[in-house]
Amino acid sequence: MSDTPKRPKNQLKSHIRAQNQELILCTAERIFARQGLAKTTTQMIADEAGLPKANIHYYYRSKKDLLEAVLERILQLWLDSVSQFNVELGPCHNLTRYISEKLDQSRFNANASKVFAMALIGEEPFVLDYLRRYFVQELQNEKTTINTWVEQGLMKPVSVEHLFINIWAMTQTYADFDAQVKILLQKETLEEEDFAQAKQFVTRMVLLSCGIEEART
Amino acid sequence: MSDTPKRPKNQLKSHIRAQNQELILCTAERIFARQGLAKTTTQMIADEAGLPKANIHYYYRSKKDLLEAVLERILQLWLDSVSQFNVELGPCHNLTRYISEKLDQSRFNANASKVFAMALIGEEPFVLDYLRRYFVQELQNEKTTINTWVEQGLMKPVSVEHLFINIWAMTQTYADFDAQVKILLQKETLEEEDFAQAKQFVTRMVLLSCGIEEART
DNA sequence: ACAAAACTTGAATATTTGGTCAGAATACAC
DNA sequence: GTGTATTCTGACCAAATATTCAAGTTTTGT
Repeated sequence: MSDTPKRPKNQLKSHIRAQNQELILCTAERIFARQGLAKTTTQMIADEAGLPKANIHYYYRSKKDLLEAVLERILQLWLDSVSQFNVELGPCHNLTRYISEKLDQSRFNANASKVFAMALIGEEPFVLDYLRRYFVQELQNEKTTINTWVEQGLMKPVSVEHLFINIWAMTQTYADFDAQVKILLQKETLEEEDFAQAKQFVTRMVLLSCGIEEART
Repeated sequence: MSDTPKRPKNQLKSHIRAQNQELILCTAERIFARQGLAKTTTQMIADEAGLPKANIHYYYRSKKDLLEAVLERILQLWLDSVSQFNVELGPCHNLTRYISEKLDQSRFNANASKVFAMALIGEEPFVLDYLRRYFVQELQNEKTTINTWVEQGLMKPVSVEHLFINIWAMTQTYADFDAQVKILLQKETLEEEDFAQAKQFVTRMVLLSCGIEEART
């Protein structure tokens, strides 16, 4: 585990180390998303990062270490990037913003989203542990908030678990399965416009199912 | 392409051949789902099928051939197993049944569903070609039917593409990402009851978004 | 300026894995 | 029962790939 050379505790990673690790992680994420987790070779990552292969192994002892580093980065991003619910602003505003942010996140981190999806389907223990540790709590918070709104009569009672399972399914499908989406929409690439429509569509479904009047924006 | 030994044209595959191919395909599907497409080795398949590795290669020239055979099987299943829309029965009945069938299909063919998902994320050309050839037409049919219903005032106008993209996303998420679902629902295994709730939840969302009154069943 | 720590890298090694093959075993048609 | 077609299988091979290493180079602290 101590692949980090020892150094004074208060000192951060060296400039070079931080920079190279960042380069390697970004490159690896991109290639993992393109090629799948197992099909990706360290050589590909090395080539695309412009480093010799041995240098990759200097920073990440093994391919497994590297994959876990990539996954950790992604999971952190997932947890951090979407803002918490704000009870006072009510369900309509919060859900609309949540869906919008989730869709943007998937869109702008499509590689990360795909790697996450593949790891999840493959039931990578690392990812499952992470979900157990952090996401369950996250969902609890949201559950509490939503129950407050229900008690205040701001929305109908719904199964919060199923609500979020489906919000995640819908918001990630446009990134994870973009190949399918492109074929069905008969487009070469997905444009701003397509994501705007998706946003509107998903938001409408969710708000209606919660018995919330749609806000005109 | 002629990995089939020559035989009289009117004769079907030998009993042995059919049986072994079935065994290999089922085993391969299961392992592909568990391990991912690239991480799966022919040795694993051989071991789990109880055959020597060379025997796998007797029936499937290469690993690619085997994967394609597995995928073809899955895609055929996907196309066949869900009944077509019946215009006369109206949107409520049809959509309810469609969602129910899709969810059952994912549930009872979870391995197939996962392999399909992985191939799609990995943008396997074989799968994309198949989608282009058959699914686009499929969607066209459904689009026509739905437009008829809209004209008859039986439902609100919706983007059929986005509607189906999201129905597929929701109905498959319970099979593809069952590990995640289990963690969030805090269950060891997903029961009949969970799928019933999912069915109800998704159906409600879809019907409401189409402006259809929910049928009491 | 010096030494120690950190970094780089070409080459070598060990392992995994898809694929081949030739001959043995079995099923099948007559 | 005999001969042919089919199936089975252990042993082997070649290519791909992760990982190691040791000798260099650069950076950093003092």
